[in-house]
Amino acid sequence: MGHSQADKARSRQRILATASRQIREDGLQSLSIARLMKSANLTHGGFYCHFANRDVLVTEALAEALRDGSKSAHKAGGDRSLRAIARSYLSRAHRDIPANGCAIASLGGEAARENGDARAVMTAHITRFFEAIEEAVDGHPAAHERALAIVSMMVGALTLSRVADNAVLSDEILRAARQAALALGEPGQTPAL
Amino acid sequence: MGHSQADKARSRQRILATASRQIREDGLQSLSIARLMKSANLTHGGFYCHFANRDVLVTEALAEALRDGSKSAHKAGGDRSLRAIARSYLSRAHRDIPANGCAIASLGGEAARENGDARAVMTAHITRFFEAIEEAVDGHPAAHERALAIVSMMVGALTLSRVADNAVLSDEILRAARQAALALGEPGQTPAL
DNA sequence: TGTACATCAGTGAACGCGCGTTCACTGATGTAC
DNA sequence: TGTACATCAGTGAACGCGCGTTCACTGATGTAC
Repeated sequence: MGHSQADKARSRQRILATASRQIREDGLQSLSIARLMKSANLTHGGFYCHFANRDVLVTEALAEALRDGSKSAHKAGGDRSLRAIARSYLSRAHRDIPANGCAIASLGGEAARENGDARAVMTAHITRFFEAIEEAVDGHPAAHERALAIVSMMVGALTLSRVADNAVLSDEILRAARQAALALGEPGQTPAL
Repeated sequence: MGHSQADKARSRQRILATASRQIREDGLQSLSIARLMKSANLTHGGFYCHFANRDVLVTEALAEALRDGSKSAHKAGGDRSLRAIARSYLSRAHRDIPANGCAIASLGGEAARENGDARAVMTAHITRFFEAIEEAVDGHPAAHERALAIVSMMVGALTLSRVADNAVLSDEILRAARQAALALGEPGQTPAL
């Protein structure tokens, strides 16, 4: 039962990493301090050595989840093209393992109901996602608007593909969104925008 | 304290209508039987005259919410064009009053975590939404794929616009999605699909 | 380097609370005669 | 039409449970001398 300063920092990080996976898997509301601490190999009382209360934890865990999950949007080894991002984001792997994936898709609905820090944290991450896509379609007319639409579609498609309790439909949604994302990213082909 | 058969049917409908608004406002998990029954002017014990348990209620309330909310997708007086649907669905009014709106957008993330009836009920409604949009872009090449992409974008944009704690960004998302939906619905302009 | 001591991460029992569910009861409904 | 009675929607007290939070305690850490 060591508790050096380094141990404390490691414990805190372990709690946050575990929480960030649990909220993406089960939602913000399902996060229970007792269960979380057990998963992190600690007892529930120790929680308050690291966080003032549950609300603070939820906000920090959400920030951690968003950070961790944003890798899913461009984990394709530095390839920041729209094609690479869409491929990775709208993959079966991403759909099937929400605990490792984008927290905007898994927790957007719940975050919209929060007031305060949690919502601000997610808004900041959404903005960063917009910017990443805007860079990927840079130079095209109305790149900003295109980026907003493409991100909306990717987040919506991932969510709907997870709801669909029918593998064929679920795969169709991902494929259609991948193609439409590329179409929206190719300027000559959608002069209306 | 009358309790004729007609009264019972009216009570049940009142409970469901109240629950369908509460889940869209606060989420599936926040629905509390005691609070719900109070909102419906009844006491908590009476709940079990109408539903076997909380799970059954949640599934039925979700179905009711999806039914009620689908009006938002085409409440524009029978105009089932893509333009009319996108205008109505991606309006500020729809964004600002989730309790009356589309349950796919407000509860999609939570429904994806459910196993069983609730998920099946939402999948069925998503399919109907796809079909409505497919009809609106009917005759165009790849109408089915376009419909999947357009619905994904509308649901995603509404969700993101509700997360955004910044009115300018939130409005931008809605506007960009409205325009992109129309662009995706105009066949000549996206030959790639 | 060795010793005494303050700090504090982590433990686990205890708390009050709201939850879903049960149940004995009430009294209007609606049917049988 | 009038009366006796079974039904059952709705009431409200009670239950066991998991929750977030508190707190007295433990013992390794790390500092002062």
